[in-house]
Amino acid sequence: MIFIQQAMVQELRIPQYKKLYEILRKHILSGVYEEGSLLPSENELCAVHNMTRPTVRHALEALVQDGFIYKKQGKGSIVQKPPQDIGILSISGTSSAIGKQYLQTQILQKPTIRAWPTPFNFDLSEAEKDFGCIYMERLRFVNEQAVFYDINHIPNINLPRFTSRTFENKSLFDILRGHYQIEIKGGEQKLKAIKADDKISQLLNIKKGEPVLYVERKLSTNRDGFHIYSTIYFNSEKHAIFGNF
Amino acid sequence: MIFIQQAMVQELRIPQYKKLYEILRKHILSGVYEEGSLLPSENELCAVHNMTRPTVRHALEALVQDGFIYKKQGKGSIVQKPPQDIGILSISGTSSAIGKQYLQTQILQKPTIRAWPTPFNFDLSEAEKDFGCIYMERLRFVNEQAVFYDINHIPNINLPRFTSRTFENKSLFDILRGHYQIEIKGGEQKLKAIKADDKISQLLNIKKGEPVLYVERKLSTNRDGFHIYSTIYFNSEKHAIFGNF
DNA sequence: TCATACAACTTGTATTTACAAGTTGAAATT
DNA sequence: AATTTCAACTTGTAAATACAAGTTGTATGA
Repeated sequence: MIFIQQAMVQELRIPQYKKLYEILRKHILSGVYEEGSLLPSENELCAVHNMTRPTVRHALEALVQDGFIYKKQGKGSIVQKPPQDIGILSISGTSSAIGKQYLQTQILQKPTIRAWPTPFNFDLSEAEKDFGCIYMERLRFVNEQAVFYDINHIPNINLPRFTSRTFENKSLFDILRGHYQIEIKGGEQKLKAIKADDKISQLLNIKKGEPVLYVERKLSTNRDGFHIYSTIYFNSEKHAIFGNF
Repeated sequence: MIFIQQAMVQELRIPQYKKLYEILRKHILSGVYEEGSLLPSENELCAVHNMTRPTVRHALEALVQDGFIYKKQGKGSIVQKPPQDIGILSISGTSSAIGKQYLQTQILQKPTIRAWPTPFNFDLSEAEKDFGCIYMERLRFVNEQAVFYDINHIPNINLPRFTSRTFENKSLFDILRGHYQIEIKGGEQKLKAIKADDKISQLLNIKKGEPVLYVERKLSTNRDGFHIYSTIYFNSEKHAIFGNF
């Protein structure tokens, strides 16, 4: 009985505004609400979901914050093109448009449990230090050209079955969100332009010494003290890294 | 009399939560509230400023959004290090810390009114096309080394006396905010690593062909259809571009 | 002395109500 | 027919209130 109660409590403890946020988010991503179209008005959402306006507005504020909609006084909430990725991550082609069909991911190193590297580019929280980390490397292709090499360190805290999941066609963030309720809240990053060394030039198939975009990132999440650390090498010969903020 | 009324209305039409936001922002920036310390509790702010909690919370939400504070349930609102700049802009030294005293700005081209360049890297709104643009070039130094060359295009819409202002030691954004109530709301940017050509290598005092970080930015503001366009060349030999989001 | 319980804070969520302000299209007027 | 006015929407701001949930220091208990 206690277990059932806990489950019930956990069900009920999800705030109503969050539930509405998730519903609307899902419908925007799945195309129920098309880009540029209007969401139901706040009063309509109140009636349909049996909430009051401040609660509905709380959900809409979160959607605005995350870039799914923007609002116009007197008009309504307008659906935006879903945000590519948080911070600076998307790839934009300089010559031709990039559809998802042209994007491929190759896992160079499947997620494995390791100790944290020493030295490490970022400061780790105590909890992160105590547990090990999960390490993975990926190489991304656009039109069969390597453009994106990323090295990721994720603290191995309460991530059951993580190393045995398949990442081939799924976003790392989608897996963290879907299976572990981990959401990216923000982060910091350092960017430099460097010369490709032997390893990088080989991976990205460019000449040694060619300019490469180098990014170090630390992403913070809704889990306190749980961060995602990434190092990225980007071949910007034919593409650019694109970011909204 | 009508003029006075309009002025009064304009005074009164500033929402209360916005007024509180401005007060707290000013106090955080001026150091009245130190980094890491607690802001007065919501109820205290209610009492002091004669508002209700939802209004106070609205102001605090804006401060959280802009990175001035973060909140912790049961504890309070904690003051953060004021955000450097929006998106990706700050310079972080790789060897030594950078204080403002080591930062210098040289105006290569004082703000002048021009026509928009054709072709232009970004799409312009109708209002922007009709009016001309204000053009300016700057070179930024850290420890007397050139690291940052930026070219800016700003639509010449309702910016009286802009070209005669002094920019030497003031941020462009501070001037837009202080004199014209223009605030940066967001934006998009493209990043590449490129080789320095003759002009860039000379400006940034590096060898021709060395990698340089190249950024194209379009910032949106609280004025509808008013954007700030920048092109940036960054010498990342000894420094990195740093961004919080 | 040490651990526990609790009271008094803090922020988080939610309801209800009211009016202001921007947008839009239809009806009334010119 | 063209313009103006206005009513009926929309979102924005704000009050007053209530309870839930997390934090912290104190007082009570062993």
